[in-house]
Amino acid sequence: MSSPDGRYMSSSQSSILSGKPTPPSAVPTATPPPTPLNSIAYSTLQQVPFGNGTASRQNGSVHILQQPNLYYPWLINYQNPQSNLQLYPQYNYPFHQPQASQQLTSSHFGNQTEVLRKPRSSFTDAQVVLLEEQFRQSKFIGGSDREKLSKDTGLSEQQIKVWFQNKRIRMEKLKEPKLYSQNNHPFHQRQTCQHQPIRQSVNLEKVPRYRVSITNAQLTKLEERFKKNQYILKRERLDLAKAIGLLESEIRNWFQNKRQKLKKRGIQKEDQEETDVEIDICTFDSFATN
DNA sequence: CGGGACTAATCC
DNA sequence: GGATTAGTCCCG
Repeated sequence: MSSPDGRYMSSSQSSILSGKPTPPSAVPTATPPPTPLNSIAYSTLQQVPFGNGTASRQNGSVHILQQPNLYYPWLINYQNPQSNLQLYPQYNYPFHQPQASQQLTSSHFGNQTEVLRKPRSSFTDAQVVLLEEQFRQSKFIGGSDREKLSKDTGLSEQQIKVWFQNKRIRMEKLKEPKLYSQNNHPFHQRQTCQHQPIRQSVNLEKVPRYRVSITNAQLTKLEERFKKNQYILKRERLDLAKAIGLLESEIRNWFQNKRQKLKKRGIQKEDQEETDVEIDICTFDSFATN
């Protein structure tokens, strides 16, 4: 059910893709998915491939045309542009160096460089079981193994590749020393049952989640640091973790959530302002006609 | 329901 | 491989 983006492109179909902006390799054994819309900005989105059709952008909304296209396979499952096709702002990494292509295109629509992003899907327990099983055999997957796992799970090979990438990194993170704070730390206020993995995806046992409560003293320090710079690199994260008695991961999560919250609130505010303007116009119109 | 944690997907 | 985003989960 939750694997809508699984089946979309057979390796035989990928040969059709030659002559396009980012054609995948012609080698059938290693068929990398097409380069996602990572550096495609608005100007190139005037006609973006969309499943078995083509999406075009007009006056801020995306329209679906009916020409066949196989470039952005996940979109085939999201035929309804209103509900599923979204334009997301381009990433703004702390030390991101914009590519030439991005700089070229970003001026077309002001500074609003936006890209399409695949709607996030969540894998079923059954799918994760198979993925974990394969991961236990080998940390890397490719070739026929990946093809088979794709068939078994109903996930695309791209999704499987990404899952393995993320899984390897998750495993590495688990190996990192945990730097638990000492009990006599001035900021220390730690419950006993924290840092249990929330969901043991290996055996799919749902381990109860324990919430970490960040103390006011810690919050003050975090806010203070966030005001200076919304991004914090690993080195400083470790120092701060030690200084205020949190884990590095807790600080990382806090900064991530904080940025997310800020952005969300900001967007909500913008929307509010826009509707405010509309309301103003409406009231003015009704006033003028009276 | 706010917010800390997890994770699929993206970008380098 | 690592950092990050954004959608989601779920505890208090």
